[in-house]
Amino acid sequence: MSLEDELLKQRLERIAEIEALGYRAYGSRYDFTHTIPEILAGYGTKGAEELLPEVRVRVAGRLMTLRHMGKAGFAHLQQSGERLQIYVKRDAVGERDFKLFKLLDIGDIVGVEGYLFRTRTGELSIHAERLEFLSKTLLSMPEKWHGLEDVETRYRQRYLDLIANPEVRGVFLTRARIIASLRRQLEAHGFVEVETPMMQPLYGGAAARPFITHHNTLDIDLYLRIAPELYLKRLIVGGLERVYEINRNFRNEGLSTHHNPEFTMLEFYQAYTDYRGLIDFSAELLAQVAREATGGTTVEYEGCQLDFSHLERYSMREAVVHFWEGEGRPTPEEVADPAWLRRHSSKPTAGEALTDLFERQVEARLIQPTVIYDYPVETSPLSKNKPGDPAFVERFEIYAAGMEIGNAYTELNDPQEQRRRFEMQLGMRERGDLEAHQMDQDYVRALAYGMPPTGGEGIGIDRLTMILTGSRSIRDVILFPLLRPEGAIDLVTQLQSLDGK
RNA sequence: GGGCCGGUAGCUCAGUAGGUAGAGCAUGUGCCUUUUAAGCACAGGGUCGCGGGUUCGAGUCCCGCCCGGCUCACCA
Repeated sequence: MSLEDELLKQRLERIAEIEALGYRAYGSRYDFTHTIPEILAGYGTKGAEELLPEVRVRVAGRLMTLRHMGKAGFAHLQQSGERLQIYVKRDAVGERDFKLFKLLDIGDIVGVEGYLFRTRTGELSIHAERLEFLSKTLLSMPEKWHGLEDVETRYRQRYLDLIANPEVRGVFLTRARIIASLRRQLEAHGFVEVETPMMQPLYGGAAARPFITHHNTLDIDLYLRIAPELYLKRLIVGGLERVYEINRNFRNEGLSTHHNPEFTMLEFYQAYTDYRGLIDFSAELLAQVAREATGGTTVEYEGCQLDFSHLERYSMREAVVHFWEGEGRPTPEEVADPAWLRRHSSKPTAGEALTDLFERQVEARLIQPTVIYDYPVETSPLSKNKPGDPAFVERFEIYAAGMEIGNAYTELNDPQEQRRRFEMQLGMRERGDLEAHQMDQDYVRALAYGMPPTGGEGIGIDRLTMILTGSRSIRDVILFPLLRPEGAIDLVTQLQSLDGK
Protein backbone atom coordinates (compact mmCIF):
# COMPACT_ATOMS: atom_id res chain seq x y z
CA MET A 1 0.00 0.00 0.00
CA SER A 2 1.35 3.42 -0.83
CA LEU A 3 2.01 5.85 1.92
CA GLU A 4 -0.80 8.07 0.80
CA ASP A 5 -3.34 5.23 0.89
CA GLU A 6 -2.01 4.10 4.22
CA LEU A 7 -2.16 7.58 5.70
CA LEU A 8 -5.69 8.10 4.48
CA LYS A 9 -6.77 4.82 5.97
CA GLN A 10 -5.12 5.68 9.28
CA ARG A 11 -6.87 9.03 9.39
CA LEU A 12 -10.27 7.57 8.59
CA GLU A 13 -9.79 5.02 11.36
CA ARG A 14 -8.82 7.82 13.68
CA ILE A 15 -12.03 9.65 12.87
CA ALA A 16 -13.91 6.57 14.07
CA GLU A 17 -11.91 6.56 17.31
CA ILE A 18 -12.57 10.25 17.86
CA GLU A 19 -16.27 9.68 17.33
CA ALA A 20 -16.17 6.71 19.69
CA LEU A 21 -14.97 9.11 22.39
CA GLY A 22 -18.09 11.17 21.76
CA TYR A 23 -16.63 14.02 19.68
CA ARG A 24 -17.82 14.98 16.23
CA ALA A 25 -15.10 14.54 13.60
CA TYR A 26 -16.33 17.63 11.80
CA GLY A 27 -17.50 19.71 14.68
CA SER A 28 -19.76 22.69 14.90
CA ARG A 29 -19.76 26.20 16.24
CA TYR A 30 -17.08 27.11 18.74
CA ASP A 31 -17.47 30.34 20.65
CA PHE A 32 -14.00 31.70 21.30
CA THR A 33 -13.14 34.53 23.63
CA HIS A 34 -10.06 35.68 21.73
CA THR A 35 -8.41 35.18 18.39
CA ILE A 36 -4.81 34.04 18.61
CA PRO A 37 -3.53 37.40 17.30
CA GLU A 38 -5.58 39.13 20.00
CA ILE A 39 -3.97 37.02 22.70
CA LEU A 40 -0.48 37.63 21.34
CA ALA A 41 -1.15 41.36 21.09
CA GLY A 42 -2.75 41.58 24.52
CA TYR A 43 -0.52 39.29 26.56
CA GLY A 44 2.55 38.66 24.43
CA THR A 45 4.72 40.93 26.58
CA LYS A 46 3.22 40.12 29.97
CA GLY A 47 5.37 38.30 32.50
CA ALA A 48 4.25 35.25 34.49
CA GLU A 49 3.06 37.25 37.49
CA GLU A 50 1.11 39.63 35.24
CA LEU A 51 -0.97 36.66 34.06
CA LEU A 52 -2.41 36.39 37.58
CA PRO A 53 -5.20 36.22 38.47
CA GLU A 54 -5.74 33.61 35.81
CA VAL A 55 -6.65 34.90 32.36
CA ARG A 56 -9.16 32.39 31.04
CA VAL A 57 -9.44 32.02 27.26
CA ARG A 58 -11.13 29.94 24.60
CA VAL A 59 -9.37 29.84 21.26
CA ALA A 60 -9.63 27.88 18.04
CA GLY A 61 -7.03 27.14 15.42
CA ARG A 62 -5.18 24.67 13.28
CA LEU A 63 -2.63 22.42 14.93
CA MET A 64 0.77 23.09 13.35
CA THR A 65 3.21 21.38 15.71
CA LEU A 66 2.77 18.50 18.11
CA ARG A 67 5.13 17.24 20.82
CA HIS A 68 3.89 14.31 22.90
CA MET A 69 5.58 13.55 26.21
CA GLY A 70 3.88 10.63 27.86
CA LYS A 71 1.08 12.00 29.97
CA ALA A 72 1.40 15.56 28.67
CA GLY A 73 2.28 17.37 25.49
CA PHE A 74 2.70 20.66 23.68
CA ALA A 75 1.29 21.88 20.40
CA HIS A 76 1.00 25.13 18.46
CA LEU A 77 -2.31 26.39 17.20
CA GLN A 78 -2.27 28.67 14.18
CA GLN A 79 -4.90 31.26 13.39
CA SER A 80 -4.62 34.18 10.99
CA GLY A 81 -1.01 33.26 10.34
CA GLU A 82 0.01 33.51 14.00
CA ARG A 83 0.79 30.74 16.47
CA LEU A 84 0.11 30.15 20.13
CA GLN A 85 1.37 27.21 22.13
CA ILE A 86 -0.93 25.01 24.16
CA TYR A 87 0.11 22.72 27.03
CA VAL A 88 -2.07 19.67 27.46
CA LYS A 89 -1.59 17.66 30.66
CA ARG A 90 -3.66 14.59 31.43
CA ASP A 91 -4.24 15.67 35.01
CA ALA A 92 -5.55 19.03 33.79
CA VAL A 93 -7.78 18.04 30.87
CA GLY A 94 -9.06 14.70 32.14
CA GLU A 95 -8.95 11.23 30.65
CA ARG A 96 -11.32 11.76 27.73
CA ASP A 97 -9.79 14.98 26.39
CA PHE A 98 -6.33 13.51 26.82
CA LYS A 99 -7.31 10.50 24.72
CA LEU A 100 -8.50 12.96 22.11
CA PHE A 101 -5.18 14.83 22.32
CA LYS A 102 -3.34 11.63 21.55
CA LEU A 103 -5.50 11.14 18.44
CA LEU A 104 -4.76 14.59 17.01
CA ASP A 105 -2.79 15.05 13.80
CA ILE A 106 -0.90 18.09 12.63
CA GLY A 107 -3.39 20.02 10.56
CA ASP A 108 -6.46 19.22 12.68
CA ILE A 109 -8.59 22.11 13.83
CA VAL A 110 -9.39 22.23 17.53
CA GLY A 111 -10.80 24.49 20.21
CA VAL A 112 -8.95 24.91 23.50
CA GLU A 113 -10.15 26.33 26.78
CA GLY A 114 -7.78 27.11 29.65
CA TYR A 115 -5.71 29.84 31.19
CA LEU A 116 -2.64 31.71 30.04
CA PHE A 117 0.76 31.01 31.55
CA ARG A 118 4.44 31.16 30.77
CA THR A 119 6.37 27.94 30.34
CA ARG A 120 9.75 27.31 31.92
CA THR A 121 11.38 28.64 28.74
CA GLY A 122 9.18 31.72 28.86
CA GLU A 123 6.77 31.09 26.00
CA LEU A 124 3.25 32.41 26.43
CA SER A 125 0.97 29.35 26.29
CA ILE A 126 -2.47 28.12 27.17
CA HIS A 127 -2.67 25.69 30.04
CA ALA A 128 -5.48 23.60 28.57
CA GLU A 129 -8.38 22.41 30.66
CA ARG A 130 -10.79 21.42 27.89
CA LEU A 131 -10.36 20.43 24.27
CA GLU A 132 -12.97 20.42 21.54
CA PHE A 133 -12.54 18.74 18.18
CA LEU A 134 -13.57 20.89 15.22
CA SER A 135 -12.21 19.39 12.00
CA LYS A 136 -10.03 16.55 10.77
CA THR A 137 -7.26 16.72 8.21
CA LEU A 138 -6.92 13.66 6.01
CA LEU A 139 -3.72 14.81 4.35
CA SER A 140 -0.34 15.61 5.81
CA MET A 141 0.83 19.19 6.10
CA PRO A 142 3.92 20.48 4.32
CA GLU A 143 7.19 20.20 6.15
CA LYS A 144 7.47 22.31 9.25
CA TRP A 145 10.42 24.53 8.59
CA HIS A 146 10.72 24.78 4.83
CA GLY A 147 6.99 25.19 4.36
CA LEU A 148 5.61 24.64 0.88
CA GLU A 149 8.15 25.71 -1.72
CA ASP A 150 7.04 24.00 -4.93
CA VAL A 151 5.82 26.95 -6.98
CA GLU A 152 3.32 24.97 -9.00
CA THR A 153 1.69 23.48 -5.89
CA ARG A 154 1.63 26.89 -4.24
CA TYR A 155 -0.40 28.32 -7.14
CA ARG A 156 -2.60 25.29 -7.71
CA GLN A 157 -3.37 24.72 -4.03
CA ARG A 158 -3.31 28.25 -2.71
CA TYR A 159 -5.16 27.10 0.43
CA LEU A 160 -2.12 25.01 1.32
CA ASP A 161 0.22 27.88 0.47
CA LEU A 162 -1.72 30.15 2.81
CA ILE A 163 -1.55 27.60 5.64
CA ALA A 164 2.12 26.79 5.23
CA ASN A 165 3.56 30.17 4.25
CA PRO A 166 2.24 32.96 6.49
CA GLU A 167 3.96 35.68 4.45
CA VAL A 168 1.66 34.86 1.51
CA ARG A 169 -1.25 35.89 3.66
CA GLY A 170 0.51 39.22 4.21
CA VAL A 171 0.75 39.88 0.47
CA PHE A 172 -2.98 39.45 0.01
CA LEU A 173 -3.80 41.54 3.08
CA THR A 174 -1.66 44.29 1.58
CA ARG A 175 -3.50 43.89 -1.69
CA ALA A 176 -6.77 44.39 0.13
CA ARG A 177 -5.40 47.50 1.86
CA ILE A 178 -4.30 48.92 -1.50
CA ILE A 179 -7.78 48.53 -2.95
CA ALA A 180 -9.42 49.86 0.21
CA SER A 181 -7.11 52.87 0.18
CA LEU A 182 -7.93 53.68 -3.45
CA ARG A 183 -11.66 53.36 -2.79
CA ARG A 184 -11.41 55.56 0.30
CA GLN A 185 -9.48 58.27 -1.55
CA LEU A 186 -11.76 58.25 -4.57
CA GLU A 187 -14.86 58.38 -2.38
CA ALA A 188 -13.30 61.29 -0.48
CA HIS A 189 -12.93 63.12 -3.80
CA GLY A 190 -16.58 62.58 -4.68
CA PHE A 191 -16.15 59.65 -7.07
CA VAL A 192 -19.00 57.15 -7.31
CA GLU A 193 -18.28 53.44 -7.72
CA VAL A 194 -20.15 51.85 -10.61
CA GLU A 195 -20.30 48.49 -12.34
CA THR A 196 -20.39 48.27 -16.11
CA PRO A 197 -20.73 45.23 -18.35
CA MET A 198 -18.12 42.50 -18.26
CA MET A 199 -19.88 40.83 -21.20
CA GLN A 200 -19.94 43.22 -24.11
CA PRO A 201 -21.30 42.93 -27.64
CA LEU A 202 -18.34 45.03 -28.82
CA TYR A 203 -15.02 45.15 -27.07
CA GLY A 204 -13.15 48.41 -26.84
CA GLY A 205 -11.19 50.83 -24.72
CA ALA A 206 -7.87 49.08 -25.26
CA ALA A 207 -5.90 47.23 -27.91
CA ALA A 208 -6.07 43.54 -27.12
CA ARG A 209 -7.59 40.27 -28.25
CA PRO A 210 -10.73 39.27 -26.35
CA PHE A 211 -12.26 36.13 -24.90
CA ILE A 212 -15.48 35.18 -26.66
CA THR A 213 -18.53 33.68 -25.01
CA HIS A 214 -22.11 33.04 -26.05
CA HIS A 215 -25.53 33.90 -24.71
CA ASN A 216 -28.04 31.16 -25.52
CA THR A 217 -31.39 32.94 -25.29
CA LEU A 218 -30.33 35.91 -27.39
CA ASP A 219 -28.12 33.61 -29.47
CA ILE A 220 -25.34 36.17 -29.67
CA ASP A 221 -21.64 36.06 -29.10
CA LEU A 222 -20.36 38.35 -26.39
CA TYR A 223 -16.87 39.44 -25.49
CA LEU A 224 -15.42 39.54 -22.03
CA ARG A 225 -14.36 43.10 -21.66
CA ILE A 226 -10.80 44.16 -22.31
CA ALA A 227 -11.54 47.50 -20.61
CA PRO A 228 -14.55 49.33 -19.12
CA GLU A 229 -13.55 52.67 -20.62
CA LEU A 230 -16.26 53.30 -23.18
CA TYR A 231 -19.05 52.50 -20.71
CA LEU A 232 -17.58 54.71 -18.01
CA LYS A 233 -17.41 57.65 -20.42
CA ARG A 234 -21.06 57.10 -21.36
CA LEU A 235 -21.76 57.69 -17.67
CA ILE A 236 -19.82 60.96 -17.83
CA VAL A 237 -22.10 61.97 -20.72
CA GLY A 238 -25.03 61.06 -18.49
CA GLY A 239 -23.87 63.41 -15.78
CA LEU A 240 -22.19 61.02 -13.35
CA GLU A 241 -19.25 63.38 -13.37
CA ARG A 242 -16.87 61.41 -11.17
CA VAL A 243 -17.07 57.63 -11.57
CA TYR A 244 -14.75 54.75 -10.95
CA GLU A 245 -14.76 50.99 -11.29
CA ILE A 246 -12.38 48.44 -9.77
CA ASN A 247 -12.82 45.11 -11.45
CA ARG A 248 -11.45 42.50 -13.78
CA ASN A 249 -10.42 42.94 -17.40
CA PHE A 250 -9.80 39.97 -19.65
CA ARG A 251 -7.26 39.85 -22.42
CA ASN A 252 -6.70 36.76 -24.49
CA GLU A 253 -2.95 37.05 -24.63
CA GLY A 254 0.18 35.45 -23.29
CA LEU A 255 1.09 34.76 -19.71
CA SER A 256 4.20 36.13 -18.10
CA THR A 257 5.45 37.41 -14.79
CA HIS A 258 3.69 40.68 -15.69
CA HIS A 259 0.57 39.36 -17.46
CA ASN A 260 -2.38 37.26 -16.35
CA PRO A 261 -5.34 36.84 -18.75
CA GLU A 262 -7.68 38.26 -16.12
CA PHE A 263 -6.36 41.17 -14.15
CA THR A 264 -7.75 43.90 -11.97
CA MET A 265 -7.93 47.47 -13.11
CA LEU A 266 -9.01 50.68 -11.48
CA GLU A 267 -10.45 53.13 -13.98
CA PHE A 268 -11.71 56.54 -12.97
CA TYR A 269 -13.10 59.48 -14.93
CA GLN A 270 -13.43 63.04 -13.79
CA ALA A 271 -15.35 65.67 -15.73
CA TYR A 272 -13.91 69.17 -16.21
CA THR A 273 -10.28 68.18 -15.68
CA ASP A 274 -7.53 67.15 -18.05
CA TYR A 275 -4.38 65.06 -17.97
CA ARG A 276 -2.49 67.70 -16.04
CA GLY A 277 -5.05 67.54 -13.27
CA LEU A 278 -4.80 63.77 -13.30
CA ILE A 279 -0.99 63.81 -12.96
CA ASP A 280 -1.31 65.77 -9.74
CA PHE A 281 -4.11 63.56 -8.49
CA SER A 282 -2.14 60.41 -9.37
CA ALA A 283 0.85 61.61 -7.38
CA GLU A 284 -1.40 62.12 -4.37
CA LEU A 285 -3.20 58.79 -4.82
CA LEU A 286 -0.01 56.75 -5.12
CA ALA A 287 1.75 58.38 -2.19
CA GLN A 288 -1.26 57.75 0.02
CA VAL A 289 -1.72 54.16 -1.20
CA ALA A 290 1.92 53.44 -0.43
CA ARG A 291 1.53 54.90 3.05
CA GLU A 292 -1.67 52.99 3.81
CA ALA A 293 -0.46 49.71 2.35
CA THR A 294 3.12 49.67 3.64
CA GLY A 295 3.34 52.34 6.30
CA GLY A 296 5.63 54.63 4.31
CA THR A 297 6.26 56.13 0.90
CA THR A 298 9.55 54.30 0.34
CA VAL A 299 9.31 50.75 -0.91
CA GLU A 300 12.09 48.28 -1.63
CA TYR A 301 11.66 46.42 -4.88
CA GLU A 302 14.35 44.09 -6.21
CA GLY A 303 17.06 45.94 -4.38
CA CYS A 304 15.93 49.45 -5.38
CA GLN A 305 14.36 51.97 -3.06
CA LEU A 306 11.28 53.32 -4.82
CA ASP A 307 10.11 56.68 -3.55
CA PHE A 308 6.36 57.16 -3.94
CA SER A 309 6.35 60.56 -2.26
CA HIS A 310 6.43 62.21 -5.67
CA LEU A 311 6.33 61.39 -9.40
CA GLU A 312 9.17 62.27 -11.74
CA ARG A 313 7.87 63.76 -14.97
CA TYR A 314 9.22 63.64 -18.53
CA SER A 315 7.61 64.03 -21.89
CA MET A 316 8.11 60.97 -24.05
CA ARG A 317 10.59 62.85 -26.21
CA GLU A 318 12.49 64.14 -23.18
CA ALA A 319 12.59 60.63 -21.76
CA VAL A 320 14.14 59.17 -24.91
CA VAL A 321 16.91 61.77 -24.73
CA HIS A 322 17.34 61.57 -20.96
CA PHE A 323 17.36 57.79 -20.47
CA TRP A 324 19.17 56.75 -23.66
CA GLU A 325 22.16 54.62 -22.81
CA GLY A 326 25.14 53.80 -24.96
CA GLU A 327 25.94 55.05 -28.44
CA GLY A 328 23.77 57.33 -30.53
CA ARG A 329 22.01 59.35 -27.87
CA PRO A 330 19.83 61.78 -29.81
CA THR A 331 19.44 65.52 -29.31
CA PRO A 332 16.05 67.07 -28.46
CA GLU A 333 15.90 68.32 -32.06
CA GLU A 334 16.47 64.83 -33.45
CA VAL A 335 13.66 63.17 -31.43
CA ALA A 336 11.35 65.90 -32.74
CA ASP A 337 12.39 65.21 -36.33
CA PRO A 338 10.11 62.66 -38.10
CA ALA A 339 12.82 61.76 -40.59
CA TRP A 340 15.35 61.01 -37.82
CA LEU A 341 12.79 58.91 -35.96
CA ARG A 342 11.93 56.82 -39.00
CA ARG A 343 15.60 56.18 -39.65
CA HIS A 344 15.94 54.70 -36.14
CA SER A 345 12.94 52.39 -36.17
CA SER A 346 11.25 49.96 -38.51
CA LYS A 347 7.86 51.45 -37.65
CA PRO A 348 6.01 53.17 -40.51
CA THR A 349 5.14 56.50 -38.88
CA ALA A 350 7.11 58.99 -36.82
CA GLY A 351 4.78 58.55 -33.86
CA GLU A 352 5.01 54.77 -33.81
CA ALA A 353 8.77 55.06 -34.24
CA LEU A 354 9.01 57.35 -31.22
CA THR A 355 6.95 54.91 -29.14
CA ASP A 356 9.13 52.06 -30.39
CA LEU A 357 12.32 53.87 -29.34
CA PHE A 358 10.77 54.73 -25.99
CA GLU A 359 9.91 51.11 -25.32
CA ARG A 360 13.33 49.85 -26.36
CA GLN A 361 15.48 52.52 -24.74
CA VAL A 362 13.53 53.85 -21.81
CA GLU A 363 10.74 51.72 -20.36
CA ALA A 364 12.86 49.22 -18.44
CA ARG A 365 14.92 52.07 -16.96
CA LEU A 366 11.99 53.85 -15.36
CA ILE A 367 12.61 52.50 -11.88
CA GLN A 368 11.43 55.41 -9.74
CA PRO A 369 7.72 56.24 -10.02
CA THR A 370 7.64 58.35 -13.17
CA VAL A 371 5.09 59.97 -15.41
CA ILE A 372 5.75 59.97 -19.14
CA TYR A 373 3.48 62.43 -20.96
CA ASP A 374 2.60 63.53 -24.49
CA TYR A 375 2.11 60.43 -26.63
CA PRO A 376 1.94 60.21 -30.42
CA VAL A 377 -1.61 60.27 -31.77
CA GLU A 378 -1.16 57.01 -33.71
CA THR A 379 -1.14 54.84 -30.61
CA SER A 380 -3.89 56.69 -28.74
CA PRO A 381 -7.26 56.53 -30.51
CA LEU A 382 -9.33 57.76 -27.54
CA SER A 383 -7.19 60.69 -26.38
CA LYS A 384 -7.59 64.37 -27.14
CA ASN A 385 -5.03 66.06 -29.38
CA LYS A 386 -2.60 68.55 -27.93
CA PRO A 387 -3.69 72.00 -29.03
CA GLY A 388 -1.11 73.29 -31.49
CA ASP A 389 0.59 69.91 -31.91
CA PRO A 390 -1.89 67.52 -33.58
CA ALA A 391 0.73 64.74 -33.88
CA PHE A 392 0.55 64.32 -30.10
CA VAL A 393 -2.19 63.71 -27.61
CA GLU A 394 -2.70 64.70 -24.00
CA ARG A 395 -1.82 61.37 -22.51
CA PHE A 396 0.53 60.03 -19.84
CA GLU A 397 1.53 56.71 -18.42
CA ILE A 398 2.88 55.96 -14.96
CA TYR A 399 5.90 53.69 -14.65
CA ALA A 400 7.66 52.17 -11.68
CA ALA A 401 10.18 49.34 -11.40
CA GLY A 402 10.31 49.29 -15.21
CA MET A 403 6.62 48.39 -15.46
CA GLU A 404 3.67 50.35 -16.77
CA ILE A 405 1.22 50.70 -13.90
CA GLY A 406 -1.06 53.46 -15.14
CA ASN A 407 -2.39 55.07 -18.29
CA ALA A 408 -4.36 58.30 -18.48
CA TYR A 409 -5.46 61.00 -20.86
CA THR A 410 -7.63 63.92 -21.59
CA GLU A 411 -10.58 62.18 -23.17
CA LEU A 412 -11.41 62.84 -26.80
CA ASN A 413 -14.93 64.30 -26.64
CA ASP A 414 -15.40 65.41 -30.25
CA PRO A 415 -17.72 62.83 -31.86
CA GLN A 416 -16.64 63.70 -35.39
CA GLU A 417 -12.96 63.23 -34.53
CA GLN A 418 -13.78 60.07 -32.59
CA ARG A 419 -15.59 58.68 -35.64
CA ARG A 420 -12.52 59.39 -37.78
CA ARG A 421 -10.24 57.68 -35.24
CA PHE A 422 -12.47 54.59 -35.23
CA GLU A 423 -12.37 54.52 -39.01
CA MET A 424 -8.59 54.72 -38.87
CA GLN A 425 -8.62 51.73 -36.52
CA LEU A 426 -10.97 49.84 -38.86
CA GLY A 427 -8.45 50.38 -41.63
CA MET A 428 -5.74 48.86 -39.44
CA ARG A 429 -8.08 45.97 -38.64
CA GLU A 430 -8.65 45.29 -42.32
CA ARG A 431 -4.91 45.17 -42.75
CA GLY A 432 -4.83 42.33 -40.25
CA ASP A 433 -4.31 44.10 -36.93
CA LEU A 434 -6.48 41.94 -34.67
CA GLU A 435 -6.03 44.37 -31.83
CA ALA A 436 -7.21 47.49 -33.57
CA HIS A 437 -10.29 49.04 -32.04
CA GLN A 438 -13.76 48.30 -33.30
CA MET A 439 -16.22 51.02 -34.32
CA ASP A 440 -18.59 51.60 -31.42
CA GLN A 441 -21.47 53.49 -32.99
CA ASP A 442 -23.39 54.01 -29.78
CA TYR A 443 -20.29 55.51 -28.18
CA VAL A 444 -20.08 58.02 -31.02
CA ARG A 445 -23.79 58.73 -30.51
CA ALA A 446 -23.21 59.27 -26.79
CA LEU A 447 -20.42 61.76 -27.55
CA ALA A 448 -22.78 63.48 -29.99
CA TYR A 449 -24.98 64.43 -27.04
CA GLY A 450 -21.98 66.27 -25.65
CA MET A 451 -19.42 64.95 -23.15
CA PRO A 452 -17.85 67.53 -20.86
CA PRO A 453 -14.09 67.87 -21.03
CA THR A 454 -12.88 64.92 -19.02
CA GLY A 455 -9.77 63.25 -17.75
CA GLY A 456 -9.64 59.47 -17.32
CA GLU A 457 -7.11 57.08 -15.86
CA GLY A 458 -6.50 53.38 -15.41
CA ILE A 459 -4.23 51.86 -12.77
CA GLY A 460 -3.21 48.20 -12.87
CA ILE A 461 -3.93 46.90 -9.39
CA ASP A 462 -1.95 43.68 -9.77
CA ARG A 463 1.25 45.42 -10.83
CA LEU A 464 0.87 48.11 -8.21
CA THR A 465 0.45 45.33 -5.65
CA MET A 466 3.57 43.59 -6.97
CA ILE A 467 5.60 46.72 -6.35
CA LEU A 468 4.13 47.47 -2.93
CA THR A 469 4.62 43.87 -1.75
CA GLY A 470 8.01 43.22 -3.39
CA SER A 471 6.58 40.40 -5.52
CA ARG A 472 8.54 39.38 -8.62
CA SER A 473 5.64 37.69 -10.40
CA ILE A 474 2.06 38.75 -10.97
CA ARG A 475 1.10 35.21 -9.92
CA ASP A 476 2.26 36.03 -6.43
CA VAL A 477 -0.38 38.74 -6.09
CA ILE A 478 -3.28 36.88 -7.74
CA LEU A 479 -4.80 34.25 -5.45
CA PHE A 480 -5.60 31.81 -8.24
CA PRO A 481 -3.51 32.63 -11.32
CA LEU A 482 -4.35 30.88 -14.56
CA LEU A 483 -2.48 27.59 -15.01
CA ARG A 484 -3.02 24.70 -17.33
CA PRO A 485 -5.56 22.42 -15.61
CA GLU A 486 -4.04 19.49 -13.79
CA GLY A 487 -5.11 15.92 -14.44
CA ALA A 488 -7.14 13.59 -12.25
CA ILE A 489 -6.43 13.95 -8.55
CA ASP A 490 -5.62 10.60 -6.89
CA LEU A 491 -7.18 11.58 -3.59
CA VAL A 492 -10.69 11.42 -5.00
CA THR A 493 -10.20 7.89 -6.32
CA GLN A 494 -8.70 6.83 -3.01
CA LEU A 495 -11.62 8.31 -1.09
CA GLN A 496 -14.02 6.44 -3.36
CA SER A 497 -12.31 3.15 -2.73
CA LEU A 498 -12.23 3.73 1.03
CA ASP A 499 -15.83 4.97 1.29
CA GLY A 500 -17.94 2.90 3.65
CA LYS A 501 -15.10 0.62 4.70
C1' G B 1 6.46 29.94 -30.10
C1' G B 2 12.38 29.99 -29.13
C1' G B 3 16.34 29.32 -25.39
C1' C B 4 17.86 27.74 -20.51
C1' C B 5 16.56 25.13 -15.93
C1' G B 6 13.64 21.75 -13.16
C1' G B 7 9.98 17.26 -11.99
C1' U B 8 13.18 11.29 -7.06
C1' A B 9 8.86 9.21 -0.36
C1' G B 10 3.15 13.42 1.97
C1' C B 11 6.98 17.90 2.40
C1' U B 12 12.27 19.80 1.74
C1' C B 13 16.16 17.69 -0.83
C1' A B 14 20.77 14.16 -1.91
C1' G B 15 21.82 10.40 -5.57
C1' U B 16 28.90 10.04 -7.05
C1' A B 17 31.36 6.51 -12.71
C1' G B 18 24.98 3.23 -15.85
C1' G B 19 25.10 -1.90 -11.25
C1' U B 20 18.71 -3.80 -7.28
C1' A B 21 17.03 4.14 -4.46
C1' G B 22 18.90 7.64 0.45
C1' A B 23 18.51 11.67 4.50
C1' G B 24 15.71 15.08 7.52
C1' C B 25 10.81 16.33 8.65
C1' A B 26 6.04 13.88 8.48
C1' U B 27 3.74 8.68 9.48
C1' G B 28 3.18 3.90 12.81
C1' U B 29 4.59 1.23 17.61
C1' G B 30 6.93 1.72 22.53
C1' C B 31 9.06 5.08 26.57
C1' C B 32 8.73 10.06 28.40
C1' U B 33 3.81 15.34 33.05
C1' U B 34 7.31 22.54 31.07
C1' U B 35 8.68 20.85 25.38
C1' U B 36 9.66 23.98 21.22
C1' A B 37 13.81 21.81 14.61
C1' A B 38 11.82 18.06 22.01
C1' G B 39 14.46 13.36 22.88
C1' C B 40 15.45 7.83 22.66
C1' A B 41 14.43 2.87 20.24
C1' C B 42 12.26 0.19 16.32
C1' A B 43 9.26 0.04 11.87
C1' G B 44 6.46 1.13 7.38
C1' G B 45 6.37 4.12 3.05
C1' G B 46 8.95 5.01 -4.05
C1' U B 47 4.89 3.41 -11.41
C1' C B 48 12.46 8.08 -9.77
C1' G B 49 6.65 13.20 -14.49
C1' C B 50 4.82 9.84 -18.98
C1' G B 51 6.15 6.80 -23.34
C1' G B 52 9.78 4.79 -26.37
C1' G B 53 15.05 3.55 -27.36
C1' U B 54 20.38 2.11 -26.28
C1' U B 55 22.43 -1.55 -22.80
C1' C B 56 23.43 -7.85 -19.71
C1' G B 57 21.58 -3.74 -16.64
C1' A B 58 18.78 3.16 -16.92
C1' G B 59 16.78 7.78 -11.55
C1' U B 60 21.49 8.31 -14.39
C1' C B 61 22.64 8.08 -21.62
C1' C B 62 19.40 9.17 -26.35
C1' C B 63 14.45 10.57 -28.67
C1' G B 64 9.39 12.19 -28.14
C1' C B 65 5.63 14.04 -24.97
C1' C B 66 3.34 16.23 -20.30
C1' C B 67 3.67 19.87 -16.24
C1' G B 68 6.18 24.01 -14.11
C1' G B 69 9.93 28.12 -13.48
C1' C B 70 13.08 31.88 -15.64
C1' U B 71 14.02 34.46 -20.08
C1' C B 72 13.39 36.28 -25.18
C1' A B 73 9.57 37.15 -28.67
C1' C B 74 4.42 38.63 -28.46
C1' C B 75 1.30 41.70 -25.43
C1' A B 76 1.36 49.80 -28.21
